[in-house]
Amino acid sequence: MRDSAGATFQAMSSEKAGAGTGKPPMRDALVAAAFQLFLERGYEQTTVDDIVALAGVGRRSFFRYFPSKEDVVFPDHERCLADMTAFLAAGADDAEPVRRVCDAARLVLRMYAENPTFSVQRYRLTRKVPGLRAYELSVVWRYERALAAYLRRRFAARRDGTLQADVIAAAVVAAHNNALRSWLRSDGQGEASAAVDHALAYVQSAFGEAPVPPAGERPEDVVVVVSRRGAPLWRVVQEIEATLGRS
Amino acid sequence: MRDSAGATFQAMSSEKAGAGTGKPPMRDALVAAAFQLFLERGYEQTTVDDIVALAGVGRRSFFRYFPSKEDVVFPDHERCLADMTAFLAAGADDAEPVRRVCDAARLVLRMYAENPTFSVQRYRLTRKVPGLRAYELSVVWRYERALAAYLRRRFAARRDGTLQADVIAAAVVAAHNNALRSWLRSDGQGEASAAVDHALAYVQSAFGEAPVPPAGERPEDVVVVVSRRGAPLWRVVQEIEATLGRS
DNA sequence: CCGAAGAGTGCACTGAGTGCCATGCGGGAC
DNA sequence: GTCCCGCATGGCACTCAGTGCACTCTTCGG
Repeated sequence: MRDSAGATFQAMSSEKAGAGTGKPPMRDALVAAAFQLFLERGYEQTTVDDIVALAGVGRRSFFRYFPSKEDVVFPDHERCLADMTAFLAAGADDAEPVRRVCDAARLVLRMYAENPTFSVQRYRLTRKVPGLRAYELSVVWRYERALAAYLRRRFAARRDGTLQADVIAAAVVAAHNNALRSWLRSDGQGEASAAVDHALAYVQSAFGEAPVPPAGERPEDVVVVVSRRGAPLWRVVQEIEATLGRS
Repeated sequence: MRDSAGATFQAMSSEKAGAGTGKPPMRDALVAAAFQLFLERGYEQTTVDDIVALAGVGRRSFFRYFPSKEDVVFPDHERCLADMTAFLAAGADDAEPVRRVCDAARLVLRMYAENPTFSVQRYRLTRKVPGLRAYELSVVWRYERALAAYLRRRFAARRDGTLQADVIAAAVVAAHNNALRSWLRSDGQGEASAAVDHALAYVQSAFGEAPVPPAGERPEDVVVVVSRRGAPLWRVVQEIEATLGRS
């Protein structure tokens, strides 16, 4: 780490500096150096040699910490994915699986919201650089597969369980990303969680077992259940019962 | 093109061999050579030099036809994406946008179904090779963005138009891929379109404007259950509007 | 016959990523 | 203390994808 860029990323490491296992000062130094260069000359105009030269470490060490040049742009997703997996495993018999995956998605939002300036900078980078966009897709894909795997387990007994699991996981990810990106586009202004809540409520209303517990404080007076044409009667009854809070 | 592998890919070019513009024998030769080598030694164990040596052309020519080594694995997606874009543009004022994007997704299925053996071989490749999986994600992402862009235009007047567009596009792609992959996993046995129809029907039933004109007889009635616990009428109407996704 | 355009080729170069080995450093065993 | 072991790092050489450039050869129009 050299100078100015360091301040931006202060809270990015998994541990608070100096506490816990206190693993890698070097890893953070590489991320800081990389972002400094990416922001001033662009991603593709920056070589790995440039980064390690600025960080003052050997080239070989870069690839020790990051399997590829792209990985340095997403230094915390590996941990977040582990968190999500653990969160889902902890809810293996949650009563409302769809709500559970929505909450899991909120973990990702929380990670972004922890470092708004860093997240916004990274967002601008990934928007411009096709290679990073592709890499981000593979990251998002792993989140989606984690959600889908959880839902597949929960829906194992349903008729089209895997289909529903895949579709709902994709919808949750899409809703989350829609809200996240609009928050990022606004430079991290405002409350990100509100937009995500709204987006996820839409998904829950489309698939949800508990259609829409609307605000958060007290149950609204009005409850509307819209059942699609052609839905089997038992499903409609189930919706009504769930909505009214009966067993 | 050298020998045995050619037969597998006979119908893959855009034109029927010899008719139409009859553009590129070389392009097809490269694809055939590449797949022959990929299948016998694996993707990563095959260098571009190996491919061009087998095809009997210069190395530089490979990169004239395919911007990257990965592109040779998906030689027809560019055309299919163009077809989809055109199909959506032609339905700019279709009465049922969700049905339209479902039909657009079926175009992709049709492309896969045109060459079952090729599709199955490619599927096995992309499953094993992480790099190809990542590349496929970026391809799928472009389809999804095309669908979402269409829906965004159609939903411009709705309140959460872009959110709904993104979520529905993601759901359609997920449903399509779920059915497609299960078909590919079964070595292309059976009728792919039936599984996709079923998967897309699920999405339409969750989001659909004309949810599911079920068997063939007459459309079911919409069931709307309103439970009001002392709410003013205007509030009920508001909820109904919101639930139905009207502006 | 000539000149322009385009398809194909060869060559040299950059830069990402890997394997291998040397070096330096701490800590524990003797 | 010394020796040894493990570990983090650095250096080097190599492979291979991808690019820019210049050259050839063919084709086609005048």
